[in-house]
Amino acid sequence: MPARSTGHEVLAAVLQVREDALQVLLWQRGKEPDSGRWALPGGVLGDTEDVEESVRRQLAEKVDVREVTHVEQLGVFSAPGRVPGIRLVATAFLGLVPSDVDPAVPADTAWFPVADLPPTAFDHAEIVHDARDRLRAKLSYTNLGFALAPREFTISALRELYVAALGHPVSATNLQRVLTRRHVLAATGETAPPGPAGGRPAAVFRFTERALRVTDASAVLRPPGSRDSAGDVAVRPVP
Amino acid sequence: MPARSTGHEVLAAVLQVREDALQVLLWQRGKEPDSGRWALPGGVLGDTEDVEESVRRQLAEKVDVREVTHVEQLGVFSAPGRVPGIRLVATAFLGLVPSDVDPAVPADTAWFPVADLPPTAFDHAEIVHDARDRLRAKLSYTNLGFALAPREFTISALRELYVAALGHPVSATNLQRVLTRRHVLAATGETAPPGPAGGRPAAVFRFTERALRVTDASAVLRPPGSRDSAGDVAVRPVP
DNA sequence: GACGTTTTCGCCTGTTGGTCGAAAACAGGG
DNA sequence: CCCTGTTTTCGACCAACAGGCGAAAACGTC
Repeated sequence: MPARSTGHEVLAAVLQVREDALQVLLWQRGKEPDSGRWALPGGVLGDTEDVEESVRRQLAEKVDVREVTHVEQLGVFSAPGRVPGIRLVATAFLGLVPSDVDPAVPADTAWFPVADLPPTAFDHAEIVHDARDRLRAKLSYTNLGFALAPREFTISALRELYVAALGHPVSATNLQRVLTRRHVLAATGETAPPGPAGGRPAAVFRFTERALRVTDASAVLRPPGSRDSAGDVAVRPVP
Repeated sequence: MPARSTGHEVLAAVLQVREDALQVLLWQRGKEPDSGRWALPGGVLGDTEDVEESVRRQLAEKVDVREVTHVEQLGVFSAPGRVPGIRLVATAFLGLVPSDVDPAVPADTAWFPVADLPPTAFDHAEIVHDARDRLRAKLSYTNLGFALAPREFTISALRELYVAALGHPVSATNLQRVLTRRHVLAATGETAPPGPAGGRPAAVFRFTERALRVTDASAVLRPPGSRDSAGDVAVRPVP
């Protein structure tokens, strides 16, 4: 059963927390099919690039988002009728943008809350929801939060990011303790000025170097003797 | 940059624990390129199927493995030169076979330990190692073990499966307690006869119904009040 | 200086996973 | 028939961890 002309495209669900909501970058199609509907950025895979290079190129071309801090493969979408007329297989990606940047985007491009999408083209709504689910799963058992956060931040700001991305309340106490025990958070020593109503100045934190590598560190059934393998971080004894 | 004739194939890394070692199913290529080298089963994506259907079809055609209990997407391999001569994008899958079956395979097909592969074709060795890593990661934070185990088994037999798959020692005590606390393991009430050297008869266990769905249940930073959400399992009070 | 606000820190609790050792249940040999 | 060796099972203990709560700290405003 030989396939005749199976095209391949790459698509990116770029997520960012904006205005306390998880949002996705979409552009409005101007041509048929699905003209007027909103689609994920992407395009056809080139001859001299792999899918990862391709999605980075397409993002840099079609929309101006060089601030994407994390890109990972979501999966392949290949239902025969997913795009009418032609056979087109898509490799979908999840992209993350820190909350403190506001990339310049073309006129036909806009951000939409993941929970309230406009009419979408093809199977792109399904891809967006897969991206959201992947993000939520990985936020809890990896250090992926760094890709959504600015370089420096307060605990309460980070908490709001997690709340928006996860969709459920998060305790600031636990968040700080969990992340510091994993040695992925470090205080910079500086403090942020309090808000208009006063209050104690918040300590400013930063993700540590080793946190920038996404590590699946919360594995259960570890090899014996690997407890608290903090890696390069020295555990200082209490004086 | 339009692509000219990007072909698409699916490949399956089918893993099984045999003779206390994690092994993978490979077949020996008879034609160039890479004639004589060992390759993953798979083939070209058909016009009327998606990649998941395709990999199941190819497995049923090329090798007789209908006993595959779990199939999941690994990722896309798309380096421009991964197959010499043509542009071929591959969607790789991870397949798992329980340890108690021995599928009939064609003459050119054989099992090899993942840790000691023969000369492999193209980038297939990389795919096999990705499959092994995925399995190891998921074994610890999901209930994926059921896909490697027979329908009924003793704890020590299950322990040997985990040791072979994970590559490091596993405590039988912990394994039983961890899995029973997750309500994925249940005793059948029967016992297996002891070995030639005697010993206490081992209790026979079975995976529960809800364990057959792979659930990412070990998430940290859970929503509040979701502790011990055992789902459909009733927690009986101690009398 | 009193009050409200926000952040931070310490304490307590329940759960989990790792380790160890004793007890249970069997086969075989003296 | 008891004793020993073997294998499994179970309970106890410990360390680590996440969740929850409330007090204390550090600010602004009135």
